[in-house]
Amino acid sequence: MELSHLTTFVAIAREGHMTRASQALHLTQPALSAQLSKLEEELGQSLFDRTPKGMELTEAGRVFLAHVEPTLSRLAEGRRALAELAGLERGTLAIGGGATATNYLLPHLVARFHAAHPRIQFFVREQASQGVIDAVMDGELDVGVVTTMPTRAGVRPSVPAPLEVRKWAEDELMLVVPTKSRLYGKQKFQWRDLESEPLVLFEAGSAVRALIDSRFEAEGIKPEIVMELRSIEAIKQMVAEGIGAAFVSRYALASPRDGLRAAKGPIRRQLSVVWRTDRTLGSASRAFLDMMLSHDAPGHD
Amino acid sequence: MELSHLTTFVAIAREGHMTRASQALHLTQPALSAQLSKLEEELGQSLFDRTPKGMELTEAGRVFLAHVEPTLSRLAEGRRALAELAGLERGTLAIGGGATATNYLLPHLVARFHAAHPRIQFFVREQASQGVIDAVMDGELDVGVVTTMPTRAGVRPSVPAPLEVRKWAEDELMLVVPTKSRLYGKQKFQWRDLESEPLVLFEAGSAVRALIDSRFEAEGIKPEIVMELRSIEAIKQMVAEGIGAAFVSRYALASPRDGLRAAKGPIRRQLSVVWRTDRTLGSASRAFLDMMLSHDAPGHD
DNA sequence: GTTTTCGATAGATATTGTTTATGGAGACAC
DNA sequence: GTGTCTCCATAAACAATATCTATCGAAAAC
Repeated sequence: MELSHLTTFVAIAREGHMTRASQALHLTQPALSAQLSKLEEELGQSLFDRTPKGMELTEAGRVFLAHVEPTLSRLAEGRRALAELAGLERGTLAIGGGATATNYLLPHLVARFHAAHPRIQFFVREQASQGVIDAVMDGELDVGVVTTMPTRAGVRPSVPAPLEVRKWAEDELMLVVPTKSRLYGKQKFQWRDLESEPLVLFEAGSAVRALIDSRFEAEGIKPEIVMELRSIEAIKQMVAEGIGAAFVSRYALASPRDGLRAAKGPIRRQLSVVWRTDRTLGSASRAFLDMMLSHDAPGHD
Repeated sequence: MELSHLTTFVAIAREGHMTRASQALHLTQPALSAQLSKLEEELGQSLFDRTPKGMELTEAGRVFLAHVEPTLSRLAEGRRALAELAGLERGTLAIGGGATATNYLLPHLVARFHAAHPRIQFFVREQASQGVIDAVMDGELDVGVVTTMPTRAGVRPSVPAPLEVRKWAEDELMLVVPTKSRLYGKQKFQWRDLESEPLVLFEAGSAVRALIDSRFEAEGIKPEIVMELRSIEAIKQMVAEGIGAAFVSRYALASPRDGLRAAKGPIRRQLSVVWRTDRTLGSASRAFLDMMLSHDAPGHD
């Protein structure tokens, strides 16, 4: 039994005439006759009654048809899926996220994806979480990475309905201090240590900054903020220059040794992926998203 | 693309080696190589990475496999369904006939058949002879039971050409009378006895009724018809209520003692089976028909 | 370095499918 | 009836395609 036999069978069933089906298939009538005979022989029963007016399905034929049609359409679906995959040779992919994601987490993934699909064009945009959500809603971004907070009932950030949010990476903010700091070289710090440390922080309005501020408030600390910056690398640079200490994502550290953990009450956050579920993702975006979600999130180390 | 290509593809994916798959399929390795190449060419992308250790599915391969496996199993399901059909494990059987057949003759047979093949679905329909013939012609019924008359040259009722008619049961109409009738308790009756008996008859237009009417005419009798009904059971009920006498099939009598035979010129009829010879009967219908025809027809007692 | 394991390739052969041409059976019109 | 039309089945020639045997090349294992 081969697929050609099945398509022939379906064609005859659909047309009701072998002759007409043969025209539809661009074959001659004897060819169909032979194919059908072969199929019937293999199945051990006739699928059609040959009437003077054409071909009429037998009970067996009806039963078989009911199985063959889904079979063929399932296969067609597979081919379509492959064609879409092949379409990855020409798609575009717009992804946005905060500084941590765009600078430290995405590059590796993007590189891998690029290696697999060299002709996909990437747009990576750094933006604050709310901006990312808006951009995803507006269709400017296919996929976004945003900061979310762990909650008892799982991840439940406030995002518009058509957005799907999926936890992706676990992050913790680490303290980096200048060499001249008395904390330098330690592995942990106490929150009250920060009263005497000038701080270089991510600019107000960002999600990370909100986390830091609220933690300070919770700990009853009044920090001395000497500078606000937007770029993580710039912040690290400032720390290196001795301007002050700073909080950065652990992903931003070359080595875990470079940062201090809070002895108590570390600032944890989650990075989550968001996308619209009510729009069909381009195959490139879909593939990239699948890659992000299927491979172990970078936070599980 | 043919099924063999797909099974080859699945086999290679399952085994992880082309060579091993070729052994499993009882083909040579070059054959598989060629098949796979063809498939990959048709799909426009490679399904496996050729590693020194064997064949490893590409992303496209995984996607395609996820569609091909259900495809093949769906087809296998279809073949199984057909095998079940042939094996009488499944199927449908539509049979129709007049009141006598459907109420008194078929139930026993249907029950027997059902016991042997529990998963066959039955459709039994009560209908007048002409309706049965039409339904069989239209394919609504697989098998029909109709009233036919014995003729000198065997059974030759007026039915369309592609119908085969086979005598099945001999029937005779028996007179049942109310207890108050002066005929009550007798075994025979004369036609002129009926002049003074009110009659409850099967409704006009039916084959039995035609038999009865023509017999009255032949005997020169003018019967007093007080009621016409469609249901044999209802007719018997009316007789029990004393409304009048009635003719019913001998098969409708619990005991032969319950009915009176005509002393002269009894009304005999035959019940015959009809089916289309130019259509393939489903195996269930075929088997049922064989059962009807092979076992002694109920009339030969 | 040698051997083993794996898939790809080439050419011969076998199988299978398709075509052209023809036949036969039922339906339909006259 | 008789001829004609519309079906599908069949036969034989031909074309396409799959498979086989034999061999090669590359990477890994010993």
